[in-house]
Amino acid sequence: MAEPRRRAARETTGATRQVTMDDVAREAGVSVATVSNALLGRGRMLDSTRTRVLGIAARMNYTVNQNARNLRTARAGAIGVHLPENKSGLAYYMDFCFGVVDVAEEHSLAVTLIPGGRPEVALRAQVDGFVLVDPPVGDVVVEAILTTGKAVVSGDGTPPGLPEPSGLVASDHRAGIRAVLEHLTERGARRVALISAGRSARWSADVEDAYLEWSSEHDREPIVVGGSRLVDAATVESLTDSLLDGPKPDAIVAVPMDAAVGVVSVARDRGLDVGSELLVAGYTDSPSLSVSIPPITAVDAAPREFGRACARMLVRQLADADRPVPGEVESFPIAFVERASTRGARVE
Amino acid sequence: MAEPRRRAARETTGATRQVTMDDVAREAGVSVATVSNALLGRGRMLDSTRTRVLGIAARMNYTVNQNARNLRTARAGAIGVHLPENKSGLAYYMDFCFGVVDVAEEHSLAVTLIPGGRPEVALRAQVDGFVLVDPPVGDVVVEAILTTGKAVVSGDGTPPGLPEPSGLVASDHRAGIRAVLEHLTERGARRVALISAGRSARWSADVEDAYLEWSSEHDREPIVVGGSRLVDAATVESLTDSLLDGPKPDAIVAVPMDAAVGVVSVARDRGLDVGSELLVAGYTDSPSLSVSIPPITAVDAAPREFGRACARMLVRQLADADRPVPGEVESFPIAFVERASTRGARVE
DNA sequence: TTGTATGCGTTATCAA
DNA sequence: TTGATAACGCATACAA
Repeated sequence: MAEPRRRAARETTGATRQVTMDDVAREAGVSVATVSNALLGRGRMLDSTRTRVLGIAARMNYTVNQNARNLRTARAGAIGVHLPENKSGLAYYMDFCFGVVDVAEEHSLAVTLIPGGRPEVALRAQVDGFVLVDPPVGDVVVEAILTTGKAVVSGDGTPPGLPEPSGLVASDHRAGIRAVLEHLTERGARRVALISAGRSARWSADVEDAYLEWSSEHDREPIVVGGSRLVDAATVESLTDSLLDGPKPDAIVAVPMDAAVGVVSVARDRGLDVGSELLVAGYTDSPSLSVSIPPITAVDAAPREFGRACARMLVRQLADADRPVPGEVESFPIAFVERASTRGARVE
Repeated sequence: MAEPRRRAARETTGATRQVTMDDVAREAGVSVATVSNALLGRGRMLDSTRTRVLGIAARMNYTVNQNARNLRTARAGAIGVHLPENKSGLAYYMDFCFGVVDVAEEHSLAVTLIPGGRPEVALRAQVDGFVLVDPPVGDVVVEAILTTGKAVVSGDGTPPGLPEPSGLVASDHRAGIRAVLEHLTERGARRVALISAGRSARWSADVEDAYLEWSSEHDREPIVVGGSRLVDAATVESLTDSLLDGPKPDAIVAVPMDAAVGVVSVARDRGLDVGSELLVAGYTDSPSLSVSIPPITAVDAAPREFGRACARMLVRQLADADRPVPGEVESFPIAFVERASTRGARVE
């Protein structure tokens, strides 16, 4: 009764109706339950039945209706990703995001971008869990996300004073900056200055701390200027000037995104040969560092792989149902891209 | 019978059950149908009933279960966004993406990122329509998307030889480059060279064409070098050298993303004062242009607003059901950011 | 080993 | 003006 009516209704629209389990079941001469079980690899059934059903489903171009499946299994079928508003880091975060998409896709999960500014959007988002990256102090959306009670995996530490995330994937920024410092030393640098990105994000605080530790370990006088994650040209210029006007460092590590580009400009302007007279390294790699002249050495935070790692942890937690999640922590290694700006060949 | 069982099952898990229409209906003493109608603003009912139901729903923190709604209304409840793989444009595309998210959110639509490389993912994506941006020639995923038969709005033109998208929002790049050229002329430039991004994307071909037109209109000899959207430092360097070694231009417009940074480096290296002796402009704005020294003038393509415009058109098309969509076209204006690299004060 | 039947939360079609 | 009730496509407990 209902059958012909439905058919008729569909026929009128031009859209080709999606193939459903019913269709597959009818074609295969089995019940929907069997189709479902075959597809999910559940239940016991003749191997011949299973392969036959699978074959027919594939041939008919069947795809599961995620909305129906999610409704039935009481899941949202999506994970939310929240990125910092920080304009100058967008390329990095975009890559991160696609890393999340990579593994979400493998698990038939959609990725929903959670915009900044309106916490209520995050609270109502129909997602099974969240992935954060570089959650900034004072971000209201981050706070909302952490109070939902849903699973949250954070790429790098969350601000203090908020509920802990259920998972943490921490880039080893301390190791990253140390690698840069070792490299510079090896290339002849004796006085390495740091243009810091401040302490407002966990990672940049870590970088600063590790720099200070390293300096004292190696009996070097630390030289730190700056302290903001976002810098404009004028700021970079004056910071660099202040460094080069004082007792001149022979290497500068510029942590704020793309700041190293400005440092190089100023140095060259002063007639310094960047790469030999003055070594310059950025921290987080970005396309403009490789396009600068000379190309600038930087740490490669491997954002896409980082996103993958975060998403993998979240997916694992979601699968592990309501097992008491114990603030899982995982460390993520970061690599190093050597370019001409630290080629060295410096002689004292 | 089923009722107590469900309750019991839920109680055992710690998760607080989502409030459903049933709950609201029970609380309000009406039927689910009435709740649904009240929420959707449909059907005729006493205003008093409607406001009462709405109030109760709000108080109970009711949110519609999108999966159930989508299942019932036979929609996917999401729109897919596909971005070019082009690494160096990521910041721009990210912004674009958030523009799409902005308007999707207003319409309770999720945004699904469609990764590159695997067309089958695009074909099976459960989305009601797609938004593309700068679709590159030869992108297999773009091709797949355009052949799904679903609504597709493209931000800037799609490659020839493929099905036309149902909608097109076109940035007026011809006007953009002309604005740059007028500006440079006004600041004293007489010989303006172009480092082109080639013809592989519609927009960059438009830019090149408009430059040539403008040159002939103003009786200027066109000077065009380059032709690739992605450039590394060495390429930029050699292109700039070739320009500055010949009959010297007094202004250079560098179209590939961030290439202007390299141009400035080379010019300064040669002792040229960028901003007076040589004017330099980028095309698409990016953070590294504003951080360069001197900061570089560029066209501001307003990516977020651009994304909004595309998404708005798509949402409109989706609402207009199966009305014959007539390859809608809309023009999108682009703005202009003047910075020190073209300050001028040049005297012949 | 397979099929039947039920419900997930909504919307839509009736009837009241 | 409102209320029962039947789908939507799928997963699953239970019967066969």
